Parts: sequence; C-alpha cells; structure tokens
Amino acid sequence: MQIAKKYFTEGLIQLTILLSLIGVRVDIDSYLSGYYTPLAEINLGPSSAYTQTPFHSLRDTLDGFSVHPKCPELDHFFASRRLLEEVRTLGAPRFHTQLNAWLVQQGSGPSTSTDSDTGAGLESPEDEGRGEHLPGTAHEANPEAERGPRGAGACLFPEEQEEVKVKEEEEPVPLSHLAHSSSLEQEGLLEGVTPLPNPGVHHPFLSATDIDWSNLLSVSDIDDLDSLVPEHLPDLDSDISSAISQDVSLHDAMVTNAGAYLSGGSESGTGTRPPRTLLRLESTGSSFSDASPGLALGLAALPFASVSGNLIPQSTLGSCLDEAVFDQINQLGLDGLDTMDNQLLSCLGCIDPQVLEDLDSDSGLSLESSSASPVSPGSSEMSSSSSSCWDVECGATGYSSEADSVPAKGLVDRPAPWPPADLSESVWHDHSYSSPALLTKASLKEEPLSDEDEGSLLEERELSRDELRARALCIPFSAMQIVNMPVEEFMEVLDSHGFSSDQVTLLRDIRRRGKNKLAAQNCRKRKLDAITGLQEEVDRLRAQRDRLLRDKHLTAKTMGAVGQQIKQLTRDVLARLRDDAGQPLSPERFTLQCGANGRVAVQPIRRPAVATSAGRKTTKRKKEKKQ
DNA sequence: CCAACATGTCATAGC
DNA sequence: CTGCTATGACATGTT
Repeated sequence: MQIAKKYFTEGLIQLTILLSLIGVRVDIDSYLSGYYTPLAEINLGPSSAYTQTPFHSLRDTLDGFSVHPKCPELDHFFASRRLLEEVRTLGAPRFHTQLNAWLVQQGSGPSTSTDSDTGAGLESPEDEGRGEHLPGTAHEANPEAERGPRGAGACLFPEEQEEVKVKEEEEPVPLSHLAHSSSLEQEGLLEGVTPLPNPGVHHPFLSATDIDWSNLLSVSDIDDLDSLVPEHLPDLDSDISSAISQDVSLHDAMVTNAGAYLSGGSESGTGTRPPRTLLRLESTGSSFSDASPGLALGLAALPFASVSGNLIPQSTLGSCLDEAVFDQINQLGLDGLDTMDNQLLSCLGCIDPQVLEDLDSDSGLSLESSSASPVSPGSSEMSSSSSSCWDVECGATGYSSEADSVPAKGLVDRPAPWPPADLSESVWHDHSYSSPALLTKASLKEEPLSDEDEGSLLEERELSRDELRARALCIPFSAMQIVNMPVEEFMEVLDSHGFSSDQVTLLRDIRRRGKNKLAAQNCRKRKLDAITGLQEEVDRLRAQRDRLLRDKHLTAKTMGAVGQQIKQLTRDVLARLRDDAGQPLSPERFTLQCGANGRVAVQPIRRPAVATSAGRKTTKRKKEKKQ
C-alpha cells in the first residue's frame, strides 16, 4: 500500500487515472504499463487486513483521502466502486492476462502516435495523454482516442493472446496508443489493479469533463445491462480472449452510442460493429456478474459504459451509482454465497448446527476463557462464556439439546427443578473439563456417533471424583456448570433447589476444586511461559556475553599491538635524537610525551629515588624481554 | 521399577 | 466476611 500511495500521491498520475475513471480518454495505460507490477501486487494479493477493513474505513481511507472535497456523492461513488472492485479482485485471478492482452491491443491499434517511449509516458503521462484529450469531451475531443481502441477492439483472437502478451512485454507500448485507449477499459482494468485513484485531484478538471460525465452516465442503461445479464449467460466464457474482446468492445459500444466517429476512419472498425459490440457489452456484464466475476472487468465501468444523451445531476448520480454498484456487490455475494453454501452444507449437513456453533468457540476449557468467566459474573456474559463449555459437553455426547443446551441462565430461570433421573444422562456425560484437548476431541469425534456408541463412550469415559460424588448425591448439575456459573447464579441454585447440607457442601467443593483446578492450570502455564521466557533471556544474555567477550579480546589484542607500535616508534625517534655528548637518547632514560596541543616532547624518565639497583635491573630485564 | 512429567487437590496468601 | 485467584506442596496417574 505504501507503494500505491506513493504512486497515487503523484498528482498528475492521479489526475490521469481519475480522468480515465470518469470517462475521459487519458494516458493511463502508459502508467499502468510501467507500474503494473506493484499495482497488481496490491490488488491481486489482497491482504486480510485489506479485505477485512470495515467498509467505512475502506471508503474513507483506502486511497488516503477522507472525503471527496467537493462532491460527496462522487466520493461515495468511488468508495462504492472501490468496494465493488475489492469484491471483484477477490475472485479475479486472471486479471494479469487480461490487462496484458488489452495493452497489446492498444499498442497494436491503428491510432496515430508520435510517442514511442513508454518511459516518457510514465514520467509525464499527462503531457501527451491528457494534453491531447482533455480539452474535448469523450465524443469530440480526439477522434484517435476512439478510433484506436475500436480498431484494436476485436482483433485479438485466442491463439494470439500469448504471443501478444510476450510482445507487449518486450515492446513498450506507444504512449499515444495507450493514451487513446478506452477509458472504460482503462477503468475496468485499472480498478482491477489499483485501489482506485485519488478522487480529490479530479475536481479541477471536472469542468472540462462534467459534460462527459453526464453523457456517459445513464441509469437506464445500467438497468438495461442488469436486465441483459441473464439473457447472455450462454455467452459467458472463462476464456480470456473472449473476455478481452468483450472488454475492448465495451468501449466500442460506448463510442458507438456516443454517436461520434462511428463511421470514422478506423481501420479495423466495420459497419457491423455496433450491434456486435453492444452484445459484447452486455455479455461482459453478464460474465462478470455470474460466471467469472474477476473476468468481467468491463462491468467496472458499467455506469460509465452506459452512454446516452441523458443528463443527470450529480447529486442523483451518486445514489444511482451506489445502488448499481451495491446491486452488483450483492449479486456477487449472493452468487458466491449460493455456491459456497451449497458446498458447505453438503459437507456439514450431517453436523448438528449446535456443534458447528461450538466449533467457533474455544474448547470451553481454555485457560483464558475459564479464568475470565468468573471475572465477568454478569448473566449475559455468563451465558456466553460458560455456555460454550456446556455446549461442548452437549456436542460431545450428542444428547438432546433440550437438556444439554440449556445454559446456566436457563437452568436458573427455569422454575421447575430438574428431575435427576432425566438429567443424569444429559448432565453427567462428560466432565473431563480439565482436559481441553480431550473435550475438543470428544466434541468433534463423538457427534456423528450413534446412541450405542454414546453409551460405550460414556462407560469408557471416566468421571472425575467430583462428578461421581455429585452423581451420588443426585446433584443435577455438571461440574462445568457448577464451576462456570457466576457466583450469583450459583447462590441462586443453592437456594432454589433445596439441596441438603451435604449437597451444598459438595457443590461448593466442586466449584472450589474446579476453579482451583483451572487456576492451577493457569498457574502452570504461566510458570512454563515464564521459564521459557527466562530461558530465552538466558540464551540471549549468554550470546551477548560471548559477543562482549569476543569484543574485549579483540580490543585487548588491538591495544597490545598499538602499544608495541608506539614503543617501536619511540625507540626510532629517540635513536635519531642526540644528547649533548652526541650520543643517541636511550629509551631507558627518555621517553616521548605527547602534549594536548599535539606537540611531542622528549622527557626523561623519572625513576623512584628509593628504587634499588636490583629492582631496576629486574625491571630492565623484563622490559628487554618484552621488547 | 524408576524417573520424569502431567494433573488434580489442598492450603494459604492476597485482593 | 466471602469469593476468587495465584501458587507452593503433595498425591496420583501416565509415559
């Protein structure tokens, strides 16, 4: 995203992209051809954070712009389309191919171009691209702009696709070819790659293009497209070449509807083009909305692809577009959901929904959850925290949900006491709550078992001592329930069920032991974590110590070498100096002293007056040996 | 059989 | 005072 932001903060590029988005033919392909890779990485590899970003934040901050400064509707529209593109890109793995092939088409188009340097286009796309096409509207500004794509629109065949892709990669696309590319296609392609351009930059040029805005946008055409979607489902084809031709023809349709240059000097354009392109336009939308959402890039430009003479105010534009966009989103989502739901249901049909719900929760014995549940003694919180544990038990045994799935709150609120005889099976089935792994395993494994298996498993499963005691005293609660219910609820249970003193004592013991058991687990876990952390710290400190020791040795070695060099230099200097007698200065009697100002002075070595001659000799010998 | 480990339980301190 | 948590110590079962 940083790269994308960097790119999009370049105002000219932003402007180019934005103009392309609103239907003005600008040189955006040159931009794309150069920055395609990073942009593609941005969108084709949606990070979880990116896709999971809340809609409001997506709308407001994805492009780095909070609100469209002048046109909130437009901003909203862009945000909506951005969201739609996010949805599309999730399922558009073949976007690269489409983009490449399309770019080649533009490059091989008949448009007259004076620029052949793609790099120049990248450097200053607005100079050539927008400079030519901005002054006029989409209908009249630049005949080449419409002639180019149309000429190249239907020229790509499946067998040519790969070749063209290579060609596109090898040869830089002429700038003007790219500049003349269809805004619709650019939009669709671009939005498949980029998280939408900067809406804010677009405004200064709105005055020059707002007419195109109004002309290009038509709600009725959007509706038509929607209505046409089902009619052309047979046209849906995952073939890339088909999708490409559709995308290119999309622009042709726009141009045709615009009524300008329909019969212009397009080399490849023919008189039979308009009907065919229209059909392709429709099929493009259908392909997007149904078969392969990612391939239907043209639908990204559907609001703009609808070309009519209707002038609609921008205030209404936003809402209309939003509806269209979100209809598409809904359509996508519903289609995907239908498929996914069918598959999921087929896989999970045999699983009890309750168990499915339980799978979302933790094992019910998670130390965190278990320890947290008492901290939140609210009834609602209790039901959320402890019910998961109980549900696990329910899922583990597969008992009837009437008895098993009753949460603690329900237990307490239920006026009628539970018959121990009936609850014996439903409550005393699995109380191995101390072992989360066992619980999870049991809950997952035992669900599809039959009653016979349940019985055998019940027999196999050992009840804890507290469970046995509670069963002996006919206490109609599981240890999990007793432990996890809030204290208020527990007190209410003790009061409302008319338990004997033994039962109450046992209930309290079970609760105390259960909580202490969980606390012990927590404590041990913390202890292990602490030990692990300390061990890691020990390792780290040990490594640091070794590193420091190595540095110390190296420093000492260096210091020794430097000292030797100094001594040698001192000897050399003193050997070149002469005393009054003309004799060389002895290093034993003189030394060199470096002053703070950089001066070097010869100083006699001061020896202790009390030093014995023997000591001097010993010192001298040592010095000599060292030297 | 023994050691190591895991787990439950008790006692206790502290909040 | 009560309930809860944390933790050391001990017992017991498992590997």
